[in-house]
Amino acid sequence: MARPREFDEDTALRLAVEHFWEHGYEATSIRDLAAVMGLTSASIYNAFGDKHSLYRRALDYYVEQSFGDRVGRFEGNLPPRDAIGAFFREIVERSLADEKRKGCMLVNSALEVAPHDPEFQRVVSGVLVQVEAFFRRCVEAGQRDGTISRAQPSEDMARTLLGMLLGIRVLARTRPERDLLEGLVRPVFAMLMP
Amino acid sequence: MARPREFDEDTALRLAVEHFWEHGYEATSIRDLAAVMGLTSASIYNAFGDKHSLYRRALDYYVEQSFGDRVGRFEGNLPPRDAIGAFFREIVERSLADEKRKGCMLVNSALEVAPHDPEFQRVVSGVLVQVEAFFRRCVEAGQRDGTISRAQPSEDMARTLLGMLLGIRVLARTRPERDLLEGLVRPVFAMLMP
DNA sequence: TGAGTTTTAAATCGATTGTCATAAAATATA
DNA sequence: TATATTTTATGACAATCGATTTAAAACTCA
Repeated sequence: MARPREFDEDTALRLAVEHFWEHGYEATSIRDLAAVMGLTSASIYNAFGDKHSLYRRALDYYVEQSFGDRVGRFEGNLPPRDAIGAFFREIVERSLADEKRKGCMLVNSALEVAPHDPEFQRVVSGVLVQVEAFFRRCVEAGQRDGTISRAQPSEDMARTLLGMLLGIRVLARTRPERDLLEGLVRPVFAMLMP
Repeated sequence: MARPREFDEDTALRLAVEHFWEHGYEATSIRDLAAVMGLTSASIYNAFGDKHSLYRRALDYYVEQSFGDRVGRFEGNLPPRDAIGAFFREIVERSLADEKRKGCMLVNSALEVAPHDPEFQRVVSGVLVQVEAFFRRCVEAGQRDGTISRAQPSEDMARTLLGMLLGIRVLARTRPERDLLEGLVRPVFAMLMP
Protein backbone atom coordinates (compact mmCIF):
# COMPACT_ATOMS: atom_id res chain seq x y z
CA MET A 1 0.00 0.00 0.00
CA ALA A 2 3.03 2.27 0.36
CA ARG A 3 6.69 2.52 -0.41
CA PRO A 4 8.74 0.62 2.17
CA ARG A 5 11.70 2.00 4.15
CA GLU A 6 15.06 1.48 2.58
CA PHE A 7 16.84 1.66 5.94
CA ASP A 8 16.57 -0.10 9.26
CA GLU A 9 15.24 2.28 11.86
CA ASP A 10 17.06 0.58 14.70
CA THR A 11 20.53 0.74 13.16
CA ALA A 12 19.90 4.30 12.03
CA LEU A 13 18.99 5.23 15.60
CA ARG A 14 22.07 3.45 16.91
CA LEU A 15 24.25 5.55 14.60
CA ALA A 16 22.51 8.70 15.79
CA VAL A 17 23.18 7.69 19.40
CA GLU A 18 26.84 7.25 18.61
CA HIS A 19 27.15 10.73 17.12
CA PHE A 20 25.06 12.58 19.71
CA TRP A 21 26.95 10.72 22.42
CA GLU A 22 30.32 11.88 21.15
CA HIS A 23 29.52 15.43 20.09
CA GLY A 24 26.52 16.41 22.19
CA TYR A 25 23.32 18.10 21.10
CA GLU A 26 24.36 21.61 20.03
CA ALA A 27 27.50 20.61 18.17
CA THR A 28 25.58 18.08 16.08
CA SER A 29 23.77 19.28 12.96
CA ILE A 30 21.05 17.53 11.03
CA ARG A 31 23.49 17.27 8.13
CA ASP A 32 26.04 15.57 10.37
CA LEU A 33 23.38 13.09 11.39
CA ALA A 34 22.27 12.55 7.81
CA ALA A 35 25.84 11.75 6.79
CA VAL A 36 26.44 9.42 9.73
CA MET A 37 23.09 7.66 9.44
CA GLY A 38 23.36 7.37 5.67
CA LEU A 39 20.03 9.12 5.15
CA THR A 40 18.73 12.35 3.73
CA SER A 41 17.40 14.96 6.11
CA ALA A 42 13.94 14.35 4.67
CA SER A 43 14.10 10.73 5.76
CA ILE A 44 15.24 11.72 9.23
CA TYR A 45 12.38 14.17 9.68
CA ASN A 46 9.94 11.66 8.33
CA ALA A 47 11.04 8.83 10.58
CA PHE A 48 12.12 10.58 13.76
CA GLY A 49 10.66 14.09 13.73
CA ASP A 50 12.82 17.09 14.49
CA LYS A 51 16.26 17.23 16.08
CA HIS A 52 14.88 17.47 19.58
CA SER A 53 12.72 14.39 19.17
CA LEU A 54 15.58 12.42 17.66
CA TYR A 55 17.84 13.28 20.57
CA ARG A 56 15.14 12.11 22.93
CA ARG A 57 14.84 8.82 21.06
CA ALA A 58 18.62 8.47 21.10
CA LEU A 59 18.89 9.13 24.84
CA ASP A 60 16.08 6.70 25.62
CA TYR A 61 17.80 4.09 23.49
CA TYR A 62 21.10 4.69 25.28
CA VAL A 63 19.57 4.51 28.75
CA GLU A 64 17.60 1.38 28.01
CA GLN A 65 20.57 -0.45 26.58
CA SER A 66 23.14 0.87 29.00
CA PHE A 67 21.56 1.02 32.44
CA GLY A 68 18.78 -1.45 31.99
CA ASP A 69 21.25 -4.06 30.90
CA ARG A 70 23.76 -3.45 33.67
CA VAL A 71 21.31 -3.36 36.54
CA GLY A 72 19.46 -6.41 35.30
CA ARG A 73 22.66 -8.35 34.76
CA PHE A 74 24.08 -7.85 38.25
CA GLU A 75 21.11 -7.58 40.58
CA GLY A 76 19.89 -10.97 41.71
CA ASN A 77 22.73 -12.83 39.99
CA LEU A 78 25.36 -11.65 42.46
CA PRO A 79 25.58 -11.16 46.22
CA PRO A 80 24.68 -7.55 47.01
CA ARG A 81 28.15 -6.23 47.68
CA ASP A 82 29.52 -8.02 44.62
CA ALA A 83 26.78 -6.52 42.50
CA ILE A 84 27.90 -3.04 43.53
CA GLY A 85 31.51 -4.05 42.99
CA ALA A 86 30.83 -5.45 39.54
CA PHE A 87 28.90 -2.33 38.64
CA PHE A 88 31.78 -0.02 39.51
CA ARG A 89 34.41 -2.28 38.03
CA GLU A 90 32.56 -2.24 34.75
CA ILE A 91 32.19 1.55 34.85
CA VAL A 92 35.91 1.97 35.46
CA GLU A 93 36.90 -0.46 32.71
CA ARG A 94 34.48 1.10 30.28
CA SER A 95 35.80 4.56 31.10
CA LEU A 96 39.39 3.47 30.56
CA ALA A 97 38.52 1.80 27.26
CA ASP A 98 36.64 4.86 26.03
CA GLU A 99 39.09 5.95 23.32
CA LYS A 100 36.90 8.73 22.02
CA ARG A 101 36.17 10.00 25.54
CA LYS A 102 32.45 10.05 24.96
CA GLY A 103 31.82 9.52 28.65
CA CYS A 104 28.26 8.72 29.70
CA MET A 105 25.52 10.08 27.50
CA LEU A 106 23.21 10.49 30.47
CA VAL A 107 25.76 12.60 32.34
CA ASN A 108 26.42 14.58 29.18
CA SER A 109 22.70 15.20 28.83
CA ALA A 110 22.43 16.11 32.51
CA LEU A 111 24.83 18.98 31.92
CA GLU A 112 24.13 20.12 28.38
CA VAL A 113 20.43 19.60 27.79
CA ALA A 114 18.58 19.01 31.04
CA PRO A 115 19.21 22.37 32.72
CA HIS A 116 17.46 24.25 29.91
CA ASP A 117 14.81 21.70 29.03
CA PRO A 118 12.14 20.47 31.47
CA GLU A 119 11.50 17.32 29.45
CA PHE A 120 15.10 16.15 29.65
CA GLN A 121 15.27 17.41 33.20
CA ARG A 122 12.58 14.90 34.00
CA VAL A 123 14.11 12.07 32.00
CA VAL A 124 17.60 12.41 33.43
CA SER A 125 16.33 12.88 36.95
CA GLY A 126 14.18 9.79 36.61
CA VAL A 127 17.09 7.61 35.55
CA LEU A 128 19.25 8.89 38.39
CA VAL A 129 16.49 8.03 40.83
CA GLN A 130 16.40 4.53 39.41
CA VAL A 131 20.14 4.08 39.74
CA GLU A 132 19.97 5.34 43.30
CA ALA A 133 17.19 2.86 44.00
CA PHE A 134 19.30 0.05 42.58
CA PHE A 135 22.17 0.95 44.89
CA ARG A 136 19.82 1.18 47.82
CA ARG A 137 18.32 -2.24 47.18
CA CYS A 138 21.82 -3.69 47.06
CA VAL A 139 22.90 -1.94 50.26
CA GLU A 140 19.79 -3.00 52.15
CA ALA A 141 20.13 -6.61 51.05
CA GLY A 142 23.76 -6.56 52.13
CA GLN A 143 22.93 -5.00 55.46
CA ARG A 144 20.33 -7.69 56.05
CA ASP A 145 22.68 -10.59 55.39
CA GLY A 146 25.58 -8.90 57.16
CA THR A 147 27.89 -8.44 54.15
CA ILE A 148 27.56 -4.64 54.19
CA SER A 149 28.22 -2.32 57.13
CA ARG A 150 25.31 -0.91 59.09
CA ALA A 151 27.32 2.13 60.17
CA GLN A 152 25.45 4.36 57.73
CA PRO A 153 21.80 4.30 56.69
CA SER A 154 21.17 2.66 53.36
CA GLU A 155 19.77 5.90 51.94
CA ASP A 156 22.98 7.77 52.55
CA MET A 157 25.15 4.97 51.24
CA ALA A 158 23.10 4.74 48.08
CA ARG A 159 23.43 8.49 47.57
CA THR A 160 27.16 8.30 48.08
CA LEU A 161 27.44 5.51 45.53
CA LEU A 162 25.40 7.52 43.03
CA GLY A 163 27.61 10.56 43.58
CA MET A 164 30.68 8.41 43.18
CA LEU A 165 29.40 7.00 39.92
CA LEU A 166 28.79 10.45 38.45
CA GLY A 167 32.15 11.66 39.73
CA ILE A 168 33.96 8.83 37.98
CA ARG A 169 32.16 9.62 34.74
CA VAL A 170 33.24 13.24 34.86
CA LEU A 171 36.78 12.57 36.00
CA ALA A 172 37.37 9.89 33.39
CA ARG A 173 36.48 12.33 30.65
CA THR A 174 39.59 14.42 31.25
CA ARG A 175 41.81 12.13 33.30
CA PRO A 176 41.21 8.53 32.25
CA GLU A 177 43.98 7.09 34.44
CA ARG A 178 43.63 3.64 36.00
CA ASP A 179 45.42 4.55 39.23
CA LEU A 180 43.12 7.48 39.72
CA LEU A 181 39.85 5.69 39.09
CA GLU A 182 40.72 2.52 40.97
CA GLY A 183 42.15 4.48 43.88
CA LEU A 184 38.99 6.52 43.96
CA VAL A 185 36.68 3.57 44.54
CA ARG A 186 38.82 1.82 47.18
CA PRO A 187 37.75 3.97 50.14
CA VAL A 188 34.14 3.72 49.04
CA PHE A 189 34.41 -0.02 49.08
CA ALA A 190 36.09 0.00 52.44
CA MET A 191 33.10 1.99 53.64
CA LEU A 192 30.78 -0.85 52.65
CA MET A 193 32.73 -3.43 54.62
CA PRO A 194 31.10 -4.49 57.90
CA MET B 1 47.86 58.52 21.20
CA ALA B 2 44.71 56.49 20.57
CA ARG B 3 41.03 56.35 21.33
CA PRO B 4 40.37 54.90 24.80
CA ARG B 5 38.06 52.00 25.60
CA GLU B 6 34.54 52.92 26.49
CA PHE B 7 34.02 49.77 28.54
CA ASP B 8 35.76 48.11 31.44
CA GLU B 9 37.42 44.93 30.30
CA ASP B 10 37.03 43.23 33.65
CA THR B 11 33.30 43.75 33.98
CA ALA B 12 32.81 42.80 30.34
CA LEU B 13 34.71 39.58 30.97
CA ARG B 14 32.66 38.91 34.07
CA LEU B 15 29.46 39.23 32.03
CA ALA B 16 30.89 36.85 29.45
CA VAL B 17 31.69 34.35 32.20
CA GLU B 18 28.12 34.54 33.42
CA HIS B 19 26.68 33.76 29.99
CA PHE B 20 29.14 31.02 29.01
CA TRP B 21 28.68 29.51 32.45
CA GLU B 22 24.93 29.28 32.04
CA HIS B 23 24.64 28.31 28.37
CA GLY B 24 27.94 26.63 27.56
CA TYR B 25 30.18 27.18 24.57
CA GLU B 26 28.23 25.94 21.57
CA ALA B 27 24.89 27.38 22.59
CA THR B 28 26.39 30.84 23.02
CA SER B 29 26.74 33.04 19.94
CA ILE B 30 28.91 36.11 19.50
CA ARG B 31 25.71 38.11 19.19
CA ASP B 32 24.48 36.77 22.52
CA LEU B 33 27.74 37.83 24.09
CA ALA B 34 27.64 41.23 22.44
CA ALA B 35 24.15 41.83 23.83
CA VAL B 36 25.04 40.64 27.32
CA MET B 37 28.36 42.48 27.46
CA GLY B 38 26.86 45.62 25.98
CA LEU B 39 29.41 45.70 23.17
CA THR B 40 29.50 45.30 19.42
CA SER B 41 31.05 42.18 18.00
CA ALA B 42 33.87 44.32 16.63
CA SER B 43 34.78 45.43 20.14
CA ILE B 44 34.75 41.86 21.38
CA TYR B 45 37.05 40.65 18.63
CA ASN B 46 39.29 43.62 19.18
CA ALA B 47 39.60 43.17 22.92
CA PHE B 48 39.39 39.40 23.39
CA GLY B 49 40.13 37.77 20.05
CA ASP B 50 37.83 35.09 18.70
CA LYS B 51 35.16 33.09 20.52
CA HIS B 52 37.57 30.35 21.50
CA SER B 53 40.00 32.82 23.10
CA LEU B 54 37.21 34.57 24.94
CA TYR B 55 35.96 31.32 26.39
CA ARG B 56 39.46 30.54 27.53
CA ARG B 57 39.73 33.93 29.22
CA ALA B 58 36.33 33.38 30.83
CA LEU B 59 37.23 29.95 32.14
CA ASP B 60 40.53 31.17 33.54
CA TYR B 61 38.71 34.00 35.24
CA TYR B 62 36.17 31.61 36.74
CA VAL B 63 38.78 29.17 37.99
CA GLU B 64 40.92 31.85 39.53
CA GLN B 65 38.05 33.46 41.35
CA SER B 66 36.22 30.30 42.29
CA PHE B 67 38.82 27.70 43.26
CA GLY B 68 41.71 29.93 44.15
CA ASP B 69 39.54 31.78 46.59
CA ARG B 70 38.03 28.74 48.24
CA VAL B 71 41.23 26.78 48.68
CA GLY B 72 43.11 29.81 49.98
CA ARG B 73 40.34 30.71 52.38
CA PHE B 74 40.09 27.32 54.09
CA GLU B 75 43.57 25.83 53.98
CA GLY B 76 45.67 27.02 56.87
CA ASN B 77 42.84 28.89 58.53
CA LEU B 78 41.02 25.75 59.62
CA PRO B 79 41.99 22.37 61.06
CA PRO B 80 42.42 19.91 58.18
CA ARG B 81 39.20 18.01 58.59
CA ASP B 82 37.24 21.21 59.07
CA ALA B 83 38.78 22.62 55.92
CA ILE B 84 37.44 19.67 53.95
CA GLY B 85 34.12 20.00 55.74
CA ALA B 86 33.84 23.70 55.01
CA PHE B 87 34.75 23.09 51.40
CA PHE B 88 31.96 20.57 50.89
CA ARG B 89 29.46 22.52 52.92
CA GLU B 90 30.05 25.53 50.71
CA ILE B 91 29.72 23.45 47.55
CA VAL B 92 26.42 22.02 48.75
CA GLU B 93 25.04 25.41 49.77
CA ARG B 94 26.16 26.99 46.53
CA SER B 95 24.57 24.18 44.54
CA LEU B 96 21.28 24.55 46.39
CA ALA B 97 21.29 28.32 45.89
CA ASP B 98 22.05 27.99 42.19
CA GLU B 99 18.68 29.13 40.85
CA LYS B 100 19.73 29.07 37.23
CA ARG B 101 21.34 25.65 37.60
CA LYS B 102 24.57 26.78 36.04
CA GLY B 103 26.51 24.18 38.01
CA CYS B 104 30.29 24.45 37.96
CA MET B 105 31.82 26.00 34.87
CA LEU B 106 34.88 23.78 35.17
CA VAL B 107 32.77 20.63 35.20
CA ASN B 108 30.72 21.99 32.32
CA SER B 109 33.92 22.62 30.38
CA ALA B 110 35.25 19.19 31.29
CA LEU B 111 32.30 17.65 29.49
CA GLU B 112 31.53 20.02 26.65
CA VAL B 113 34.84 21.48 25.53
CA ALA B 114 37.76 19.51 26.94
CA PRO B 115 37.12 16.18 25.20
CA HIS B 116 37.45 17.76 21.76
CA ASP B 117 40.07 20.37 22.52
CA PRO B 118 43.58 19.56 23.78
CA GLU B 119 44.08 23.05 25.18
CA PHE B 120 41.04 22.85 27.44
CA GLN B 121 41.83 19.25 28.14
CA ARG B 122 45.06 20.47 29.67
CA VAL B 123 43.50 23.38 31.54
CA VAL B 124 40.69 21.36 33.12
CA SER B 125 42.97 18.48 33.97
CA GLY B 126 45.42 20.86 35.60
CA VAL B 127 42.77 22.37 37.86
CA LEU B 128 41.48 18.95 38.88
CA VAL B 129 45.02 17.95 39.80
CA GLN B 130 45.28 21.05 41.96
CA VAL B 131 42.02 20.32 43.75
CA GLU B 132 43.14 16.77 44.33
CA ALA B 133 46.41 18.06 45.76
CA PHE B 134 44.49 20.37 48.09
CA PHE B 135 42.45 17.45 49.40
CA ARG B 136 45.57 15.38 49.81
CA ARG B 137 47.37 18.05 51.81
CA CYS B 138 44.36 18.29 54.11
CA VAL B 139 44.10 14.52 54.55
CA GLU B 140 47.82 14.14 55.25
CA ALA B 141 47.80 16.94 57.79
CA GLY B 142 44.79 15.37 59.49
CA GLN B 143 46.39 11.94 59.50
CA ARG B 144 49.48 13.42 61.11
CA ASP B 145 47.63 15.09 63.93
CA GLY B 146 45.23 12.20 64.36
CA THR B 147 42.01 13.96 63.35
CA ILE B 148 41.61 11.91 60.15
CA SER B 149 41.55 8.13 59.86
CA ARG B 150 44.65 6.29 58.66
CA ALA B 151 42.60 3.38 57.38
CA GLN B 152 43.10 4.50 53.78
CA PRO B 153 46.13 6.04 52.11
CA SER B 154 45.89 9.79 51.66
CA GLU B 155 46.13 9.44 47.88
CA ASP B 156 43.01 7.31 47.72
CA MET B 157 41.10 9.52 50.12
CA ALA B 158 41.97 12.61 48.13
CA ARG B 159 40.80 10.91 44.95
CA THR B 160 37.55 9.90 46.59
CA LEU B 161 36.96 13.46 47.76
CA LEU B 162 37.62 14.75 44.26
CA GLY B 163 35.22 12.24 42.78
CA MET B 164 32.63 13.17 45.36
CA LEU B 165 32.98 16.84 44.55
CA LEU B 166 32.41 16.26 40.85
CA GLY B 167 29.52 13.93 41.59
CA ILE B 168 27.79 16.57 43.68
CA ARG B 169 28.20 19.11 40.91
CA VAL B 170 26.58 16.84 38.37
CA LEU B 171 23.81 15.63 40.64
CA ALA B 172 22.90 19.11 41.79
CA ARG B 173 22.35 20.16 38.21
CA THR B 174 19.30 17.93 37.83
CA ARG B 175 18.36 17.11 41.42
CA PRO B 176 19.23 20.06 43.67
CA GLU B 177 17.67 18.55 46.79
CA ARG B 178 19.14 19.24 50.23
CA ASP B 179 18.43 15.77 51.62
CA LEU B 180 20.16 14.19 48.68
CA LEU B 181 23.31 16.29 48.74
CA GLU B 182 23.72 16.33 52.50
CA GLY B 183 23.03 12.62 52.78
CA LEU B 184 25.57 12.02 50.07
CA VAL B 185 28.44 13.60 51.99
CA ARG B 186 27.68 12.01 55.36
CA PRO B 187 29.26 8.62 54.67
CA VAL B 188 32.26 10.31 53.12
CA PHE B 189 32.74 12.28 56.30
CA ALA B 190 32.32 9.21 58.41
CA MET B 191 35.10 7.70 56.36
CA LEU B 192 37.44 10.50 57.42
CA MET B 193 36.77 9.93 61.11
CA PRO B 194 39.55 8.16 62.98
C1' DT C 1 46.31 72.41 15.89
C1' DG C 2 47.26 68.39 13.31
C1' DA C 3 49.21 63.75 12.72
C1' DG C 4 48.82 59.19 14.25
C1' DT C 5 46.34 55.41 16.37
C1' DT C 6 42.81 52.81 18.33
C1' DT C 7 38.02 52.01 19.32
C1' DT C 8 33.57 52.26 17.86
C1' DA C 9 29.23 51.66 14.96
C1' DA C 10 27.11 49.68 11.01
C1' DA C 11 26.90 46.76 7.54
C1' DT C 12 28.03 42.61 5.45
C1' DC C 13 30.79 38.42 4.14
C1' DG C 14 30.17 33.42 2.86
C1' DA C 15 28.96 29.40 5.33
C1' DT C 16 25.92 26.85 8.00
C1' DT C 17 21.78 26.24 10.81
C1' DG C 18 16.99 23.62 11.32
C1' DT C 19 13.25 22.68 8.57
C1' DC C 20 10.27 22.08 4.77
C1' DA C 21 8.19 21.88 -0.36
C1' DT C 22 8.21 19.62 -4.32
C1' DA C 23 8.22 15.90 -7.15
C1' DA C 24 10.01 11.46 -8.54
C1' DA C 25 10.34 6.54 -7.07
C1' DA C 26 8.57 2.36 -5.09
C1' DT C 27 5.43 -0.65 -3.19
C1' DA C 28 0.57 -2.96 -1.63
C1' DT C 29 -3.95 -3.37 -2.52
C1' DA C 30 -7.95 -3.11 -5.37
C1' DT D 1 -2.88 -2.96 -14.33
C1' DA D 2 -4.27 1.23 -11.94
C1' DT D 3 -4.72 3.74 -7.63
C1' DA D 4 -3.39 5.10 -3.23
C1' DT D 5 0.23 5.93 -0.05
C1' DT D 6 4.65 6.44 1.69
C1' DT D 7 9.51 7.14 1.18
C1' DT D 8 12.99 9.13 -1.12
C1' DA D 9 16.09 12.72 -3.59
C1' DT D 10 16.83 17.40 -4.58
C1' DG D 11 16.85 21.82 -3.52
C1' DA D 12 15.70 25.74 -1.29
C1' DC D 13 13.79 28.59 2.60
C1' DA D 14 14.69 32.33 6.13
C1' DA D 15 17.53 32.78 10.00
C1' DT D 16 21.68 32.68 12.20
C1' DC D 17 26.57 31.54 12.59
C1' DG D 18 31.66 33.37 13.39
C1' DA D 19 34.27 36.77 11.60
C1' DT D 20 35.60 40.96 9.02
C1' DT D 21 35.43 45.38 6.44
C1' DT D 22 34.67 50.19 6.19
C1' DA D 23 34.47 54.50 7.91
C1' DA D 24 33.31 57.65 11.52
C1' DA D 25 34.57 58.93 16.31
C1' DA D 26 37.73 59.83 20.13
C1' DC D 27 41.72 60.28 22.13
C1' DT D 28 47.28 61.37 22.88
C1' DC D 29 51.34 63.32 21.69
C1' DA D 30 54.19 66.17 18.88
